[in-house]
Amino acid sequence: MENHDRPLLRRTARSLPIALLRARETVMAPLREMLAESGVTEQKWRVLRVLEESGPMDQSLLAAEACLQLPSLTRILRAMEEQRLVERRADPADRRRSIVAISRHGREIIETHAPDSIAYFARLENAYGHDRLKALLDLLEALNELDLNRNADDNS
Amino acid sequence: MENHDRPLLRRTARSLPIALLRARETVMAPLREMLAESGVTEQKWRVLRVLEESGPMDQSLLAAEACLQLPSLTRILRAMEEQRLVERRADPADRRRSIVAISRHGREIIETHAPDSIAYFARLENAYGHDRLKALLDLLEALNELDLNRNADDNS
DNA sequence: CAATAACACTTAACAAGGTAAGTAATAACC
DNA sequence: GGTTATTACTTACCTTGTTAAGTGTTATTG
Repeated sequence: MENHDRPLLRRTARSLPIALLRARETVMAPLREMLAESGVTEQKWRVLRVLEESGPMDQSLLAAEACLQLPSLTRILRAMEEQRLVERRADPADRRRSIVAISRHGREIIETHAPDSIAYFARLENAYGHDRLKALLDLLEALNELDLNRNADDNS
Repeated sequence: MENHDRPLLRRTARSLPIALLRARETVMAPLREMLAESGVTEQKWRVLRVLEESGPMDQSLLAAEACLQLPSLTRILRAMEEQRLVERRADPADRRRSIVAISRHGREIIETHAPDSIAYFARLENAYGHDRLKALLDLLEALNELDLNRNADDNS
C-alpha cells in the first residue's frame, strides 16, 4: 500500500553511493577502534600514511592525497602539531605555502599500528578473497579516474 | 630521502578505505550539487529514498537502511519534520518506537530530482561501462555481507 | 508483582565534512 | 610598477559522524 508499484529509483543495495558508504563503514569500523587507542582518528591516520608514503608536501597536495578538504586539514593539522605527530614550516620560496612533514613520533604511531593494520587487511583479504579484492581495487581506481563533473544540461 | 625504501603499508591508491572514500566523493559531488538546490542534503535524500522505497518504518530500521547512526537520524528527522518532508507518529503498540513516513512534499522532492538523478547515473554508467558497474556493485554487495568485527587478537 | 535487563530512542560533546567568505602572498596584466 | 587576478591557505558557520551517557518503555526474571 505504501509503495509505488514501480519504484522511481533503484534499490538502495544497488545504489552506488549507498553501497560505497556501507562498504567504507564495513571496512573502517574495526580500524577506527584500533586507532582510537592512540588518540588517532581515521583522518589523522590518513595524513600520517600519506606523509610517510610520499614525504613532506604542502597542504593542498596533502589534502588531495589524504582525501580531505582544506578547511578540515587546517583543523586536523593544528591538532596533530599539538600532538607532535607532524611538523610544519613555511616554504621559503613561497610564503603562502607551508610544508608539512611527519615527525619521529608520527612514524612511531605508524609503526605501532602497522602490524595490526596489516593483520586486519590480511584477514579481510582472506575472508573476501584475493582475486575479488584485486578486482574491486581495480574497479575503484578506474571509477576514481572518471570526470563526472560535467553538467547534465551542459550544451557545449 | 624522505621515504622508506620499502613502505610499511600499501600505496594509498591501493588502500581499500581510501579508494572507497575517493569513489564516494567522485560519485557524490555532482549529486550533492543537484540536491542542494532544494535544501536537501545527501543524508536527507537517503532518508527520503528509503522511505519511498520501503514505506513507513521505525527509526532503528530507517537508520540501518539509510546508513545513518541513530543520533544523526534524530537530528535529521527533526529538520525534515520542520521542512515537512516526513511525518512521525508514535507506534501505538510500542510507545518507545516512532514510525516515520514520507510526506507528499517529500515525494514531490523525489519526483523533482529523480530525472536528474537518473540522467546522472545513466551518464556515469555510460562513462564507466555497464558491465564494470554491475561487477562493482556485486563486489560491494559481497563486501558488505562480510562480518569483520572479530577482534584481531581474539583467541576463541 | 517488584526488581532488573533490554530496547528505542534522545541528548550532549567533540571531531570532521562542506560551503562560503576572508587574508596574505605571489603572478599576470597593462 | 601599480592594479588586478590567482593561489594557498584560514576562519566562520552549519550539518553530520561518532561515542558515551541519559530517559522513558517494554520485556524478563525471581
